[in-house]
Amino acid sequence: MADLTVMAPEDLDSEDKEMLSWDINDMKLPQNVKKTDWFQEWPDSYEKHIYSSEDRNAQRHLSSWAMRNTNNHNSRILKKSCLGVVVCSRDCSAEEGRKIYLRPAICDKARQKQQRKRCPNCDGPLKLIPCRGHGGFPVTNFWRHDGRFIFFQSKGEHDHPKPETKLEAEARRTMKKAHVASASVPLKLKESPETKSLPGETQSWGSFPLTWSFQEGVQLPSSYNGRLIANTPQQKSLNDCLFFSKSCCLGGTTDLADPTSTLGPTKLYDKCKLSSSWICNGGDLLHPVSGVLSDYGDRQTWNINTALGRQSLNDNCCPSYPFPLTSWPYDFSPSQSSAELFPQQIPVEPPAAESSCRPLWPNPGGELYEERLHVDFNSCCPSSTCHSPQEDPFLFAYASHPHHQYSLTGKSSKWDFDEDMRGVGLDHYSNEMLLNLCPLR
DNA sequence: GTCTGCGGGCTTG
DNA sequence: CAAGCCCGCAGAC
Repeated sequence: MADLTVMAPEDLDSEDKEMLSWDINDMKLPQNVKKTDWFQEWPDSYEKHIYSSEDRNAQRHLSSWAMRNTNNHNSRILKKSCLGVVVCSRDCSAEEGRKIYLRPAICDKARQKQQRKRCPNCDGPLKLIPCRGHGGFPVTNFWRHDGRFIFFQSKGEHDHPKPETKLEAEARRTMKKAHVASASVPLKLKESPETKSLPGETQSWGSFPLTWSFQEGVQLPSSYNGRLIANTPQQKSLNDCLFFSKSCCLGGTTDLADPTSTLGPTKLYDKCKLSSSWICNGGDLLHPVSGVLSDYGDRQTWNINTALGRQSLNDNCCPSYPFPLTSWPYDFSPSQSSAELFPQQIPVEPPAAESSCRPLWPNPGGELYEERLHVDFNSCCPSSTCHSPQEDPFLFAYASHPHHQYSLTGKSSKWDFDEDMRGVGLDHYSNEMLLNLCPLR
């Protein structure tokens, strides 16, 4: 088991207990670590993890929470504190209860500037909800490199919804730039109803969504409490399912011509990189031509082992899980490689290698994972969207919540497809991409 | 321009 | 003294 913190006490031997009993401030940290943890994108509560020093995400001390560096006057231990989440002060909601959960800028100046901007949905003022999950203070994360391992410890429980991920925020900035660039092109290509800016939309946010954050269609109460995030077996399963979807989507496009194939992870990964016969949508598989949805989001339980060959390479690699997924943000960004946009998600080594066989972003709390796709519509050009700003998934982060996630109906888990892809048709999207959304060509 | 890590310095309990 | 916070700097992207 990767997550030592969730092992049952009775299953632990003395070494395992040592793995659990350490504190980030200890003089000596355990070095006889048998198994390192999979990187946790949304660490919450009082978690401790031991990552391999080879783990790129751990090396970068990444978190999808907006964490800023905090000086603890200890150069050996890096401390970071949570900035919370930026929300609309009007508490506006988009369709299906989607809320605005923006990622606070890490830089102080940038954050102040950010709060002067307007809500992308209702144009109302934005406000920052500070994190007070650690005794009234922000949740803190500690990182310490020691030997072959990177030790992580978090203190406190986030008492606010999750912001958009770093990658989403980065992508949004990228799209904002693209928007500005495209605005200078004399082609009047943004007049289609789907791409027109709505009155409430501020230009500063841009109108080109890049990723969708279908964390959940359920609005969190103001008393949202991260404590509800539990490490249930189902959630762990989901985490590991996410690994598969991420692995398949690395590089953006996915070729899962036959989801029931018995390709091993490496070959599967290679196929993923080669074509776009199938669009991996954070777990759901779409065929861009037929528009067929392999609706794993509807809990169709195609067992990942069937496709991955029963963990043939590494026990840590591809656990046995069904394939439920609820998110499917994607990236229509053919002009820019996924590696450029989302370097963190690109494995340095082939998946067959031990280090890269671990998931890049497992989901500890069973959270939805924001997946990006590089959809190559016949090598179409620049990225954009066919969504109205109101639908702009980029701007809306669902309040993520594992409990809600597991009570999702098929509707909520695939609404994006039903309403935006299947209803409109991917060919339509492709055409839109070509006709309306490639102003630079 | 923003993120990130580092470190000095201040305040508070 | 520890913890939290602010600030500026430098390097990277």
